[in-house]
Amino acid sequence: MHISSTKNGDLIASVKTLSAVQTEVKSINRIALSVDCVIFGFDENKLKVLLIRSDLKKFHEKWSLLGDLVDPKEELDAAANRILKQRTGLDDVYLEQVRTFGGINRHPAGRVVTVAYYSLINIQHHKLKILDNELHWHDVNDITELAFDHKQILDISYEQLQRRVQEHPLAFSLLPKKFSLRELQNLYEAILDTKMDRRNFRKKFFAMDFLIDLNQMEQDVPHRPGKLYNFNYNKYEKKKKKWIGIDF
Amino acid sequence: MHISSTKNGDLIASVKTLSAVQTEVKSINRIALSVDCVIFGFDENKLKVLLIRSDLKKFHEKWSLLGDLVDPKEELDAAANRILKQRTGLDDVYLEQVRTFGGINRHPAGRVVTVAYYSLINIQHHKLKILDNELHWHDVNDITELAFDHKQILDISYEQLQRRVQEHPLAFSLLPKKFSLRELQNLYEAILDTKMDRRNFRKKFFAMDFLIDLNQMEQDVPHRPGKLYNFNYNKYEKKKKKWIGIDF
DNA sequence: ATTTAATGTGTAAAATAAACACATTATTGG
DNA sequence: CCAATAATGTGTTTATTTTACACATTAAAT
Repeated sequence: MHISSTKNGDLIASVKTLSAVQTEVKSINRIALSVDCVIFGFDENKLKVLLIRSDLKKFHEKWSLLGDLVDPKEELDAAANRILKQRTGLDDVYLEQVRTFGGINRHPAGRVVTVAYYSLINIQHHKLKILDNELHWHDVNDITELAFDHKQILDISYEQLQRRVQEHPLAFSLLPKKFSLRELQNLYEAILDTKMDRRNFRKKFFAMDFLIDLNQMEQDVPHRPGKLYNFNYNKYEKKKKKWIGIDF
Repeated sequence: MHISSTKNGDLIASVKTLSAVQTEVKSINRIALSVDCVIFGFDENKLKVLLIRSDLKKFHEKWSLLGDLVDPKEELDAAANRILKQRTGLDDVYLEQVRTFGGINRHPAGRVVTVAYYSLINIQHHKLKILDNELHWHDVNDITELAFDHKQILDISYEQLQRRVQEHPLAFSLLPKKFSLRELQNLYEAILDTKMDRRNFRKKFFAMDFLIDLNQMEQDVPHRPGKLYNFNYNKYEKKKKKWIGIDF
């Protein structure tokens, strides 16, 4: 016995049927599912995204996100991690689902629904992996178009990154383990596309308690070197605000 | 010619193949896709969610979200809207994707990846539709378990609602067109599960410019009636903050 | 030794959030 | 009709957070 979705029929029936019997979904109702990864990096004080060249004729010379089909026996997160591992060689990577894009004609190969993830990696840590010139780190703010609906996916992922980075200490994944406050500020300025006051920025981060002063200095900088810090995630605890601000 | 995903193989190959040729994805790589709707309502000063009784043996007596399979020719948003229309009779409803849940064993019928949506509706507007006692409005805070992974979906949707409601004026969808400030505050207190100061709350909302004083009073209340207001979405414009707050 | 280009630091003003109390109004019940 | 009740409606003060702003210090380069 098979289960079918009833697009215009009675929902109760189909829900009950789907729930009621432990059986397979009809093949005709299945859809190709892919994962696309928006891999952010940070280099030369710019926020970058890792893209692969599309050689599809229709998208000639366009770049696209890194994606692959999800295996029916594979977790979604596992699929995203697999792509990251294959692409960057990195295993322990900040990874977060953005949302799912399901436009009917978004992919020329037919109906392919894709789950977007973004991840934050330190470019230095896998620099050697990109020998392939099909892959390239692009400045996020220079990208005007991509293959398929990937520009839209990038835009929404970038917006989500900007929001999340202000609420959670994720951005540190983009930096080397030891970093100066200037590097940290450059990172935030790149992500949020804004300039900040240095004194206020430092005040803010010192007030939080998870920057560890390493008592080391930057090396090989052509000016007075800054102190180096470490990020200690263990010290981070989400604040609980008394007043729930309503702000729109 | 078909395209296959190569779970452990070379990603470049599979991506290129998927991009390169306009052809169908192999049937074996397709996955059942469903949409589950977390339909929020507001009644008796409580935040409610609309649930359907699951009659699956394994989930005997458990409640579940309203969902259905996505038709391969159907947009994701369209599928969610279809469920809402069938369930509540309402067409113009606030609807937002939450995220996708793809656990391998989340559904007893096999691999079913589900895209969660939440929506906000005014319970009064479709009260007559729920004659079916398979459907019931539950207090969100009373729910301890649901069928499948629906409790997790509910929790994450609820968290997203709480976040969004503080940044965008969505909550008005849950109220009648005319409402008093007390009703508005009760709503926010229910959603955010907190108590607020009445004077500060009023100050906050009057400072924004989209509450229209209707010069009407509440009727049939057993106390001094409050003024009635209207929400004017047109007057809402997202503020642009100078300083990008980093707050975690 | 001088120049250069950055780091490092404190304070005051402005804006926002939070705490707080009393008079007013319509309804209800005696 | 009058008193009691239960809500609405309103302003000010304090605390906290955000913002703006300037000068001395340090190491490297010349």
